[in-house]
Amino acid sequence: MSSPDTSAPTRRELNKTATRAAIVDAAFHQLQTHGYESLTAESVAEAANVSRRTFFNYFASIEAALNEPTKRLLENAVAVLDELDTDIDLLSAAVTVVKSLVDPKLLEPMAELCLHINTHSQMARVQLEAWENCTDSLTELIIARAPQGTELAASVFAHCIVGAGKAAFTTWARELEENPDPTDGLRIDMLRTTLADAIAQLRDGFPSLQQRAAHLRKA
Amino acid sequence: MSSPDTSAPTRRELNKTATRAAIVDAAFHQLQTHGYESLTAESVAEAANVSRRTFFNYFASIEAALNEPTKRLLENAVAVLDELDTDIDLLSAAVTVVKSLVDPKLLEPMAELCLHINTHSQMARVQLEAWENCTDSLTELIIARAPQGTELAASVFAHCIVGAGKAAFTTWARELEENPDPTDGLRIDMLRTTLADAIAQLRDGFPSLQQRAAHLRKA
DNA sequence: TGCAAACTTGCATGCCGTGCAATTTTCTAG
DNA sequence: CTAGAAAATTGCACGGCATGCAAGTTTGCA
Repeated sequence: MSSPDTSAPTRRELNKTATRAAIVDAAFHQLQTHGYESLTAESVAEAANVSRRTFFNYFASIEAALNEPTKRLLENAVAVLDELDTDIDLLSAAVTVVKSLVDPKLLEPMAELCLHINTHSQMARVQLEAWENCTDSLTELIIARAPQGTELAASVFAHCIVGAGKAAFTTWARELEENPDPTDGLRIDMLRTTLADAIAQLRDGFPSLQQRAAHLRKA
Repeated sequence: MSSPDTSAPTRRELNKTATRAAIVDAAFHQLQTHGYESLTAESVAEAANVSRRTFFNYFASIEAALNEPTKRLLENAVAVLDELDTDIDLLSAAVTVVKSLVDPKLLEPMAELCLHINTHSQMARVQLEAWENCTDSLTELIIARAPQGTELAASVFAHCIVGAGKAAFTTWARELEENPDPTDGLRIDMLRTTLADAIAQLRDGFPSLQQRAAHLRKA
């Protein structure tokens, strides 16, 4: 829909993206080496060779910096979905997106984050916001393609798709936590599988859970 | 499942809940009269006749205080669902919950909040956290009833149900914003209807959006 | 009635997030 | 290549947040 500036590697832009990346890297490095509690705008800025004030010119908070990869990944997903032709249904499109989506450069930090999120809800909030923005974008995308006073349906649908993604990430992260063996490559394969499974749950009407619950009436 | 202290109106408990309520009321009153920007731990505490320090003994932030009703309402919903017999399927149960659920005392502030959330993302975050906690509880509830290595399915399902609820609230709030006429009673009826519709979308496999998108291939 | 436990309060501290003005870096035109 | 414009970085200051701690004050219980 929008052509994202195919060529503009002016010096200024390069410096800005470099600085931005440096801050994010510094934040993650410190997170891994010294833990979440140690994170300070001051310390991260210093590690990124920037002043504290400049840090805040780029990010409104430490959490925002840590969630940059997540934000990018989710925005990217919606963008890819937006590019796809309108003549395939959304769930199929979602599958396509998932397959193409997963950039290790963004997933690594995302995984790292998930390990800390359970213990520090502060961090979780900004990430929740990223998922929420994703849902909003998706809702608009759906409404734009089927605009007939079906706003509620569109919103529910969007929530389900994004919810499936979130569920997949959550489950994936939990499995990783219990079983931190696998190599990076395998991790990503696991995630892809989990994401595909989650979307399949949506496509199949609804999980076997329903029937099971019904059948399960006390013997 | 858990018996929530049927009788314990000791003086201390009463005082604490009174103080807690006073803080929440003070926060909402100031929100309506002077706007979000004016909210300060200091000012809210003063309005509730408590010291600033005591405010922080009850809530970790202004946002947490403002989200108390939301939190209560969602936790209440899950609790009601938990009480229901296992031999009805979850979507039917959800409908039941929705019908019984909606306590005006909690909904009023929730509606008020929704009007401010769009303009102040700070506030949205804590509310997102409340929804997320709701999803987690629901996931555990589902897993407990159908425990067979279907954690992912359970999580997806929970996300969908809660997502439908969130979608309903969002849509409802948006409609209210465009059209702030109705009386309080009507508002709640609208919400009930919207919630029921949202859940119906889930039950009906999936919204007509899918077929529509497929049929809609460029003529 | 008196003591222990629970609750409140003030104080102090470190960090956050932002407006502002000065400084440095990058771009552009001549 | 250079001078000035535009953009980015920096330091400073300020108000507010959130929490530990060490008093005070209220409530419960024997």
